[in-house]
Amino acid sequence: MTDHERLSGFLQDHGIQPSAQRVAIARFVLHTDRHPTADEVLAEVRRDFPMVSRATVYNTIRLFMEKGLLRIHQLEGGVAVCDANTARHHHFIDEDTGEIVDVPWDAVDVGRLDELAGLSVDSWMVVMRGRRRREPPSRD
Amino acid sequence: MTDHERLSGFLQDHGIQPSAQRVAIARFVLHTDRHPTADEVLAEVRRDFPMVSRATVYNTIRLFMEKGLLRIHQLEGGVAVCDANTARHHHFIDEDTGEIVDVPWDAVDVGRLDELAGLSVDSWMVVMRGRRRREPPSRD
DNA sequence: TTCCAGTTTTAGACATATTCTAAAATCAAA
DNA sequence: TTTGATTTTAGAATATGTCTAAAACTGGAA
Ligand SMILES: [Mn+2]
Ligand SMILES: [Mn+2]
Ligand SMILES: [Zn+2]
Ligand SMILES: [Zn+2]
Repeated sequence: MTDHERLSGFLQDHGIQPSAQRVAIARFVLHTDRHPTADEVLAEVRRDFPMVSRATVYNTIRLFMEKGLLRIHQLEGGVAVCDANTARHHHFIDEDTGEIVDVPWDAVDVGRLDELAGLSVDSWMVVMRGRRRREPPSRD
Repeated sequence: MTDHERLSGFLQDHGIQPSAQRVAIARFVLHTDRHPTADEVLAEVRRDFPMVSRATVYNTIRLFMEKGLLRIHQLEGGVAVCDANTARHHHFIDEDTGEIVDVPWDAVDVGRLDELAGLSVDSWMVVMRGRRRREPPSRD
């Protein structure tokens, strides 16, 4: 079974009529741990599929979001980014590079959100800022 | 002492040359617990000062930010909002109204940010989403 | 006071991100 | 094959924010 066939079936399983454009976009945006902007998706998809239009990329990203295949965040800079990680998690933003890094849900403790008077909290996320740290050399 | 004189001195104390426009913008944006967008600031300031320009509002908001009088957040919807609360705090977004509500720093526990491998966290904020809850009637 | 150099404001152009429109292309089903 | 619905497309439109260069203003020096 080809990669295209597998992705095609995956889209169908989620109620999305597959098309060549949608499969090409899915291949890039649903299998990355980066957080690409629509323009980055467009540029990447055009490498293999040069005639794809900007409108299709925006339409398809929104469709994938509506079908629950990705999330869209506005974390900074007036640009929306796609997030293929649909499980709950937190985000770290490298202030030098702008890179957005996923932080596992269980790696951070958040408490007492149920005690906020007058606010019914349905979901939450910790947004951290800082710099990536060089790992200290491991002495195995 | 008039309100204008007080604000004027406040701006001077922070290294900002006061002008009629800057005082009018400061009056609205530095004394609110809402989180207005630049366009909301423009509309509000124009009620008293109809000839103020959009460029001046953007320039002044940025100047106030550079001088530490407010912060700017990108919380959702591709619009930047002004935050006159410069102390550390968290944010709750009402998903029905879009309203942004400040949550005191000490009302939420956040832990283990220092244990994230490879990430040096300088600052963080919890972004919560949900609905405002009607207060239950207090039986005093 | 008047003058002047620096600062501030302004309208509008420009830039960027996203959505909308309406026609063309494609597709699925009969 | 026909056909009606869906999808894609180029480009226009909209939304948010920045830049430019000229005009207006300001605070001291003369
Ligand atoms: Mn804040
Ligand atoms: Mn935008
Ligand atoms: Zn993520
Ligand atoms: Zn706030």
